[in-house]
Amino acid sequence: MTSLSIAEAAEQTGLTAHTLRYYERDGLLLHSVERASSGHRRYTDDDLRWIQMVTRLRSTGMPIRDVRRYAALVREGDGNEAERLELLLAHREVVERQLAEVTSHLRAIDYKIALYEGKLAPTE
Amino acid sequence: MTSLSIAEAAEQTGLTAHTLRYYERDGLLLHSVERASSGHRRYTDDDLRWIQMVTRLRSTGMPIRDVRRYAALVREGDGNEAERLELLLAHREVVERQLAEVTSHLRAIDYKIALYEGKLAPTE
DNA sequence: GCTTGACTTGGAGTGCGCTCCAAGTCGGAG
DNA sequence: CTCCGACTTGGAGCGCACTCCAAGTCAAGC
Repeated sequence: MTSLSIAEAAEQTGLTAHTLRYYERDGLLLHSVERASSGHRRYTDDDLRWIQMVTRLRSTGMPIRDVRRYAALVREGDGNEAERLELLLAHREVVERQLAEVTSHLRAIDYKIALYEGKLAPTE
Repeated sequence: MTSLSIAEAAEQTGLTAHTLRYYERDGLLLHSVERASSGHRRYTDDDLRWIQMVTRLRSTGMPIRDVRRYAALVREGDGNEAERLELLLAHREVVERQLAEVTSHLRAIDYKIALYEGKLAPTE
C-alpha cells in the first residue's frame, strides 16, 4: 500500500493541494486523512479511490453539498444503499437532462458556425 | 413587429428580468434596448433572437466575458467574420471536450449505480 | 545549529454570475 | 387626486467553489 504526500495526491488526482484540504475540511472525504509523525497528510490508495469518485461526481456538476450528503451515507456504512442509489439516480437524471440541453444548444451553434464557414469559403 | 415588456421578454427567454438588465449593462446585447415613453424597455423580435443566441452560448458554458467579446464583434459589423468563427470554433472545442468528460464520468457513475441496483435486487 | 522546502492551520480573499434592495417614476383605474 | 403595479436606477449582497495568505512546524542536508 503506497502512501502519498499531499503534493503527490494532488498530482495523482488532478486536484490542487488546496482543494484536497478543502474537501477534507468540508466533509467530502470519508474520514480525516492519516498523518505522518510530522503531521503531514498521507493519502492511501483507498483515499485516492474515494477522491476519484468525488471527482466524478463534481465534474458531472454535483454540488459540494450533495457530495457531502453522499459521503455521509457511505460513512454511515451498510443499510442505506437505497438512499445512496436514489441520490445517484437523481444526479444521473440531472446530468442527462443537462447533456441533452448542451448538445441541442451546441447543434444550434454548429449551424451558426456552418453559416460563417459558408460565408468565408466563397468570398475570397 | 411585436415589442415586449421586460417581464414578457423574461418569460419568452426563460431568463429573469434581473438577468436581462444585467446582460444589457454588461454589454452582452448588441445595443441598448429601446424604451417606451415611460422609460420602460421594449424588446423587439431581433432583441429576442440575439438573446436566444446569448442563451445558447451561456448554457453551453461560455463565460460572460467571451459572450461580450462575441457581441462586440457582431456589433462592429461586417469584416470580422473570421474572428467570430474562430471564437465559435474555440468554444465548440471546449464544449465537446467537456461533453466527452462528463459522459465518461457519467458512465463510471452508472457502473456504481448498477452495483447498487444489483446489491438491492437479490438481497431481500 | 542553521537553512531549506514541504508541509500545517484558521481565516480571509477571489471570481463568477447573478440577485436583490431602496428609492424613485410612470400610466391607468377608481 | 390617489393608489397600484410595473417598471427604472446604482449599487450592494449572495452563493458557490475554490484559492491564497501569514505564521508556524518539522525533517533532512550541509
